[in-house]
Amino acid sequence: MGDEFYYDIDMTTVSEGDFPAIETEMKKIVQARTPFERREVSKADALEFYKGEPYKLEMISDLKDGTISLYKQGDFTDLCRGPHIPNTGFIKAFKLTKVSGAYWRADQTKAQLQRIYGTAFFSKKDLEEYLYILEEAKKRNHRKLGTLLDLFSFHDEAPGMPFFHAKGMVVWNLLLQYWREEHQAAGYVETKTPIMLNRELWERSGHWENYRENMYFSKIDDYEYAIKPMNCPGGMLVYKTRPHSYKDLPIRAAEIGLVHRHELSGVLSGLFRVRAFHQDDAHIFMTPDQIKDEILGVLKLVERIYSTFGLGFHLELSTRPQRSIGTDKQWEQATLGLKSALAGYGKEYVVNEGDGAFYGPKIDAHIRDALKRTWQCGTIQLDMSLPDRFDLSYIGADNEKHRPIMIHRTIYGSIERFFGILVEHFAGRFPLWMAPVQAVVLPINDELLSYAREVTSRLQGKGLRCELDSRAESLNKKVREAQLMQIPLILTIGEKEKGAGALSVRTLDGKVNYGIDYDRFFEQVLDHIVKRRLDLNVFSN
RNA sequence: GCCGGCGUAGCUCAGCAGGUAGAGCAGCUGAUUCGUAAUCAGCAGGUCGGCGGUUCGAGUCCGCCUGCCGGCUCCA
Repeated sequence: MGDEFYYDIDMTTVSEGDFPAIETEMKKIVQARTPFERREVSKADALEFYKGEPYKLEMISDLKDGTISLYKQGDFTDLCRGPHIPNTGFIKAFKLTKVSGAYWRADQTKAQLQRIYGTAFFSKKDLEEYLYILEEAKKRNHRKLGTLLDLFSFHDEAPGMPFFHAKGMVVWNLLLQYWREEHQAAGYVETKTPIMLNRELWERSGHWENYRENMYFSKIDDYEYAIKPMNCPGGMLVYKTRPHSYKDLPIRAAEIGLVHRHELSGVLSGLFRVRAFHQDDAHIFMTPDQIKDEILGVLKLVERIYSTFGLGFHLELSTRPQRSIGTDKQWEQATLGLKSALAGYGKEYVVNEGDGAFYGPKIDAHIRDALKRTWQCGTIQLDMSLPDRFDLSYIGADNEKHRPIMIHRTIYGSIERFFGILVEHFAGRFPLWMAPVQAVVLPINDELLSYAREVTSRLQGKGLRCELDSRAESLNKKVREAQLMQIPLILTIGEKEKGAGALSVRTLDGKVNYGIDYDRFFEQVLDHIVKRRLDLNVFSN
């Protein structure tokens, strides 16, 4: 798995305090240059060899008949497909990294084993490089930067539910503003549905049966309500408020919906995994022959939006899970629809059998973050069940009632998660267009305060998010703090600037651009913002 | 939910083997008026996550709860 390895052992608990002792022992094994000897045996022989070892026996009996490979190294023989390095001396650098519990065969009902993680390389340099990246990733951690930059916070009073601060909301609103621009251009309309809906609705949608353990409930006037974990049932009700003609389709109805899901306490993780979040949802209602084009349209929108942030992604197709609603035929048709759209898009994708939602197969877009983890953000889920359950219809050219096809889709996925990914992706250094504070004005001394005030309001008048640092601190200190707060345009105001009617602009790459007149400043800055450019030095050309 | 680790001032962290809390930064006040990453001085700031227990005495030991972190599982 990537750069790391792990080994599960059924034993009393291990902690990181035990690592030095284990590593010393590992060092001995490496120094001994013990060879690995591969041996192929029959399944029966393997079962005989490992009698008394229940875990190995279970693994072996699940393997196909035929030869099974064993690797012997000293007095230890392990079951492994291989290949292995010739001897233990080939390991030039290694380190144990973490320890955790892991269920046997990832099954909660089975025994919990001790899983020890480590990493190993053919050279010390490679190991150091790997550890350096881990270190860098720690610095970019969105939880730390969120506190430092005053973007958001978490409180014991609402575990897993983020509080966005004033500066965080600036970024939030810009993300949505951009999103609305793109969606309007792509032919979407926007809707909004309530957070609480009654139990009957969730029974009708199938969530009561399939998703109840993740939902929050409330009782009002003797009626049971659920706080929505998904937006779709509400969207169904909106669709049903009036008859639809085939001429109206496709209807692309977006909704920034606030959903709540009771996730297990142990899985919460900053903005990446929360219990309350906003989805940039949309439900597209269409005729069967529009499936391919509509999905292709979403894929193109995904690509367009991610590229604005300089983010890469890959696609995964997930098929029917064990627990699901709908008929075999519906699933087949739905899965085929997604596959043909993917083929039309032409980009390679991964297939996850049995990983779909309970109401339909899906295509997920995964972004790669600064910690090298991939995060599912965008998702396109074809749903041939809900339209049935809610008896959706449209009138076709034949003047008959037909069932529309529906997809659910997101692009940011969870706005909270996407926000967190962006914080790490940019290391807190947002591009000019989305920076909470775009410019700060630093007067060199108090004599220049009133002029600096004028400059500040002049910039604000042009729509720039600009602040004045009027504190009686040294210029050095104010520059330092502006840099640390990742403010993209740092403007110092001294006699020179006042006299020449020009600006000295320091950008976040540390470069200072002297003598920029106001016309040029506004022209280049506003152009940079409008184009949502990603580069730091606004005046580079 | 499960396994492991944590929880000391707004932030980052000290606090040795139980004797009753400390630093830097931030904040406030005053002085300084400075040309591109920390001017100086003073002041203030903590029921040491919560509850209970052991003890003459608990931030330090034990138990439970809670939250966070890393995994398992799950997932937007």
